[in-house]
Amino acid sequence: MPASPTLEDVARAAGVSRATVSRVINGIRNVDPAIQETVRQAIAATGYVPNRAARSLVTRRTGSIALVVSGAGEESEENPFHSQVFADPFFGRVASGVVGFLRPRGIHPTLMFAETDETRAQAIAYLRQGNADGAILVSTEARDPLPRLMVEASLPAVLFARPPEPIPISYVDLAHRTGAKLAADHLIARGRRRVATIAGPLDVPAAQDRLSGFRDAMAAHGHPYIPCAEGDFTLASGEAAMERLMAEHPGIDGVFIANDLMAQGALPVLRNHGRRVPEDVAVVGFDDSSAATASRPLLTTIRHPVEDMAAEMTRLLLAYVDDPDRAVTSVIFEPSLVVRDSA
Amino acid sequence: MPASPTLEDVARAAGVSRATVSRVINGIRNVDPAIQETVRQAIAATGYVPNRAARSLVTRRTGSIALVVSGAGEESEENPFHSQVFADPFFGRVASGVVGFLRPRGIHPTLMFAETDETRAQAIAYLRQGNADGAILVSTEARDPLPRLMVEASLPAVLFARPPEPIPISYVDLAHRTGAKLAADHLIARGRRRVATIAGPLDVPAAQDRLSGFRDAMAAHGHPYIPCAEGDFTLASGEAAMERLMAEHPGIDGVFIANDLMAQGALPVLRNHGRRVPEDVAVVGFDDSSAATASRPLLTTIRHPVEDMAAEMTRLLLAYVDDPDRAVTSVIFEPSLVVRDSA
DNA sequence: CGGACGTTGGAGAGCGCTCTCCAAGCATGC
DNA sequence: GCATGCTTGGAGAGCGCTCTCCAACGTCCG
Repeated sequence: MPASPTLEDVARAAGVSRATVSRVINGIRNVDPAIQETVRQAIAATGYVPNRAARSLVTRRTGSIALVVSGAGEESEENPFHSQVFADPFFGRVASGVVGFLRPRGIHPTLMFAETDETRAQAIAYLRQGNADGAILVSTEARDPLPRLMVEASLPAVLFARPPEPIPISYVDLAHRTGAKLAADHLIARGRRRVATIAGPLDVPAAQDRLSGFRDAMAAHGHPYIPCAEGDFTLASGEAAMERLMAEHPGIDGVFIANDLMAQGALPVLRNHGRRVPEDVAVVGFDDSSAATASRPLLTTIRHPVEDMAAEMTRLLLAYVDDPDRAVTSVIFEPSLVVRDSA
Repeated sequence: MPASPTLEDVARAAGVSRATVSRVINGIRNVDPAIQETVRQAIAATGYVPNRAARSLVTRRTGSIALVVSGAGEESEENPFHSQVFADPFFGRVASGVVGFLRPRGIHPTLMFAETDETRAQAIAYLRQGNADGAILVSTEARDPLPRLMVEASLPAVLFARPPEPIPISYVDLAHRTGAKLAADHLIARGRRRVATIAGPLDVPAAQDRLSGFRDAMAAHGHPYIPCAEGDFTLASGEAAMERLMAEHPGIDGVFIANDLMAQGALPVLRNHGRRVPEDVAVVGFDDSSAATASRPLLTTIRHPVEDMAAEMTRLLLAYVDDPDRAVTSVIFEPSLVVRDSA
């Protein structure tokens, strides 16, 4: 790399002082328009690019943020944690929302993974080193210690989904119970009366809410007993859960499945058992992820505006970075019903 | 954020000079073991974390690298470029490979997108600012100008897949023609004689190679004419291509599909036309991506070791950063056949 | 026992930038 | 005509770190 021109070089070329060039670049205070123009030409002529390290050394800001994925860490040599994360369309949607918000602002996120105590400590140290001004946190397991660690280190952070125990940290979440109610109402409206559900892992709050919300709504419709099979949000677990449901309750005519990926796994199982979807069994998924449109028939599902939520998290985080004393807030998004072919 | 302790603070606490503490931290030169121990205790006591900006200001190294996704840019408000990228499991595999290699080394990649001339210029400027020491480049379109721009700016970079025109840049690629031959040999071995193919977008070299490699191999088996429908590597395009194939060549008994995602789209089409897979029509995909195991039946496919290739790219890049005068190299990986249920 | 040499720690000069002073220049008001 | 206040540019002090010198202190051999 050839030696880059510095502020000094630009100042010399423009015949002004370093300070003036700096003022022009940062648009601070009044600089005579004629001089401004001279400086701008000098910048173009020298091909000057400000050095980030020098700048952030004095401003104590990096102008970048971290996207931290923190999780359970049942990781193996051949199937490391990050590969599981990338396989799930959920993470891609979060990343997309974050990037969408950050890009127009010229900032690029740093991708981090933390799934063991050691890597969590590393992540905190990395942030404290000043590699990023704050972090977007996405936990894949319920009781992830990272949010608390962030708070303790007083690092600006925003969480996806409400933490199981209340801690003073901002988060963004979905009204899962409302979503589950939309699914229940739709199944009832479609005339279904023998309805079952496939739940997500019940240690995660979102899965609990979707199950209890669905059961409560069905009870309100006069159906107090709803059979349930538990999965873990993966395609294979949806397949297995559907098999169990078919074995134990062959007469069902509708099923609410706590995420689209499990629903995608469940659909072929229904077909293999000779059930037509939606004629014999209506299926409602959750999330409106890419799995919903990759399924055949197309999944009727509950829209989870993950991208918008991720963008909102990013907005909150930047506001925090700007003003660290800002009050902690949470934003709850409303789900909606997306009717396609499966119900 | 409370004022962080500096080297000076640690030095004072340990009763030595800044230089000595720096030497202990960077493990440079001989420092008396007793003093080393004292310094280490002082670091622990003060909770010292080195400031990255200050360090990289003097070393002219950031210790981080960028993962740049560069592409076509048919982007719309509701479906921005990055969302398309994240929807494809391919990118996730690259990211996973990069992260897998980088993480044990304590370095975290910065995620960047560039799909217009403007954002490409921004990306170059960002790198020149010293935000990253080099870049892993993944292009989603054939004639992406970014690799050339990187070379011109003499920024260390490694490319995924051979560029259409030769430029002096290191890259990692797959022997696509060999993979296509494996598919052809397998279909023949399974007794298929009326074989068709669904190709990828023919402006990308990999898609060309897979098609020509397949045709050449089939010709060698005495089948010079192979019907072909072109897709664009998306699930929906695979579905449409399969429909066309069924309409024009209803008698086929085998099909080689240039990636798993299109194959995932094609399978339900075959079923809707009353064809059993693999009994009536054998299907071979390509990539061995998550789509291969999400399909029913499970896809027989050609393994594309994307994660290993991404790790190799990262290894090459770090070697480059270490020694910028290193000669440009390319590494070609060999594919293998993965037999599952579809053929 | 003195000089050559190896080892180890300290001093201090920056890296490139921002930002606080300060001074100069000028308009304004009494 | 002079004090006052405002605008505008420059000087220079760091930000926290690395790394080159250099000095101090042994050690060893002739």
